[in-house]
Amino acid sequence: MDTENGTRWLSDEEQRAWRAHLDVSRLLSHQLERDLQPFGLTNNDYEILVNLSESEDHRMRMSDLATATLQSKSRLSHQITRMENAGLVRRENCESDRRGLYAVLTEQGWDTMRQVAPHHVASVRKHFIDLLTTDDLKALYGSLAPVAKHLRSTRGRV
Amino acid sequence: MDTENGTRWLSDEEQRAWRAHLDVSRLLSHQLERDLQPFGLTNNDYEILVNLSESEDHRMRMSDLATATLQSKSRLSHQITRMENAGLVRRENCESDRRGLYAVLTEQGWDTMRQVAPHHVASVRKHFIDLLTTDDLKALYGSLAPVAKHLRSTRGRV
DNA sequence: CTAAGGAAGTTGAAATATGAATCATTATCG
DNA sequence: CGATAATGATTCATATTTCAACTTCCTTAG
Repeated sequence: MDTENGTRWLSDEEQRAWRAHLDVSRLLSHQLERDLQPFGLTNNDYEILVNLSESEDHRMRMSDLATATLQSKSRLSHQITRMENAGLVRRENCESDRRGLYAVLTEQGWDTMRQVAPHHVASVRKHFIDLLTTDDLKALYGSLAPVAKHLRSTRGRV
Repeated sequence: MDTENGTRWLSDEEQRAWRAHLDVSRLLSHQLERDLQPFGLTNNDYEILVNLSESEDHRMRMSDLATATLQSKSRLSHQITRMENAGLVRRENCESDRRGLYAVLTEQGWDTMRQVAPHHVASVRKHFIDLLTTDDLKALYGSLAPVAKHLRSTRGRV
């Protein structure tokens, strides 16, 4: 209890950390987006490509992809439609569950991925990773992983 | 140089830290948004309110507000229009520069802020701050503040 | 087997975001 | 001073996101 009404306001130290996280999170996402722009991709596009690239047969069920990328089904559906129009992915029916669909990386999508990935990694390094020490990174992971876990579990309700 | 083409891919440790940051950043923003929903506010709305609340005379020039909240002028303009319709802020002309406008907190906006802030802080605590130790927070700030600084300086070009 | 309910995905309309063009005013400079 | 550039902000068009409604197929209890 800090003040009259019982609200525990943030201390200066807490404020600073919180704002830093917030700022980095937004500035970084903008910067990465900008760095992807020359390739005609958005962060969302890229994330889809990464997920598909890393998957068995370069394919994922729409639902799983939605979960993995933290998007709503609807949003993902639109997103995939756009990427389909751009030739990066295609939809394929699912044998085992005829309601289901796979999003599948096309040849062109895979090529794009191989071409863009190095630039993206460079961008992540330049604007984040390489600005931190190994200890920083360890500490960061140690701090944030539990938070992520908490948030994932809290997700969907509360 | 790690591989054939000279790309320095991320090590496992780097990957983990990077993904953790990414995940927290998005999950948290969703969670905070959800916690604001009962009050009819979005994260963006709230951030505007915070900025205005903390400013001299509860007012800020549009440009400054745009910079402070990392939004484009266009986006901020729309945002303020919406908040104006909701009765949270109003626009006022600027004497010294007749091109300029102030966004000003209304009484209702200020009341809203006072009512919502405690809940928002509680939410930030519950989903972030209170999951971290004091040392975590110090380290976080130490790591991220320079990154934020870098990103702010890089911003607008490169 | 079948009806009820749930899960996978899509769709369309409304809300919000982005980017370029525009308008009015102020700054600058020869 | 007057022309030109730059600033502050909005607007219009387009793209993306959101939300609710809907379709199809699957699951399960009776």
